[in-house]
Amino acid sequence: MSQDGVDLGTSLGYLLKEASSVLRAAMEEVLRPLGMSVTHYSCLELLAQRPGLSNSELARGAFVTRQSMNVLLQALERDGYVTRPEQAPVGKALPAQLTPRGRRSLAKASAAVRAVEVRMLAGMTEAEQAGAFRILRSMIGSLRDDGA
Amino acid sequence: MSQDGVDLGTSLGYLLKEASSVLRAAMEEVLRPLGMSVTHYSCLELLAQRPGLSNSELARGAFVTRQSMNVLLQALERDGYVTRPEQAPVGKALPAQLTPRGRRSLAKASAAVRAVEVRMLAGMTEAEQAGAFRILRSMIGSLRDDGA
DNA sequence: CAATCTATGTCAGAATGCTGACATGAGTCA
DNA sequence: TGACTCATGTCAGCATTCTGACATAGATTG
Repeated sequence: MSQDGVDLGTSLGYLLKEASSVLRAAMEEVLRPLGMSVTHYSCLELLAQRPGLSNSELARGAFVTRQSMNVLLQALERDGYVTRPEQAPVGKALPAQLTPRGRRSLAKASAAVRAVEVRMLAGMTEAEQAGAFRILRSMIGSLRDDGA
Repeated sequence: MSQDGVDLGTSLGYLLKEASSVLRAAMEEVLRPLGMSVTHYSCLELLAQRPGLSNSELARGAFVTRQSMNVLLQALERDGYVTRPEQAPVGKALPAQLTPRGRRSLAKASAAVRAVEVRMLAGMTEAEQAGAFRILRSMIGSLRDDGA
């Protein structure tokens, strides 16, 4: 076919998109019964591992804009899963924290998501997983470096 | 930390999401000057390689719902990038075709996207790319098989 | 043959995320 | 010090995608 075209059948980019799409669908499937979206879960997981993250930092970690994360955070705060101080201790960034309720909610979701990840890695050796890790890191680095 | 948790720093699922996010951003960046979204481009590319695909088939190929693809297809048809017969030759599926205008529009986009993919693969050997292909296929298969 | 199932195209409404914009706080630098 | 740059939180409007629903065409099955 075209020399400068993109053969979807052999394109790593296309495959990456497909894998991401399937993973997202699988996560949504197990999170829906818990009344949680992927972004919702990502936010809680990020806060569990790095307490005190600001809205903007959470947004970057969940790969959405800070505006989108702000909408989510306000809902999570209203429903008692997360707390933020009234005033910023420094600058304008408001460090967010999980409440006990947030931690309980996350526990179930985290187990469910872990099961999905285990399923995804089924049939892959340790070495292959390590290779996958390195390769994905390489792709991310290459795209980011020359991005700006 | 938690035994049943998901360590974002070492999670292949998280890394996959990150890679997909960065790739999408890179594609949007090069497609925006052409007035084209990623789904828009995907639709044209699919039609170039597999002429006669129906709306539902295009939706599956671009990883969106058929409703979303229908909205896009109607716009593409209105603007003269794509044609569909009035009546379905068989069943209800309407086979879509690129117009010359659609092909011209695709040519530029395809080259731009290919450049992004080349950039993404920079620094990876042939063997690593083959490994990446196999690994992504494995993940997709594992998630899909046990999905239902 | 009739009933059922599956897949398709399409319409309508809702949810989600994004872009644009503004004010504010902190660091930088001349 | 004062101007500038940058990051942040937040509001408003818009775009895109999704879910739900319906009618229809073909395949399957009893």
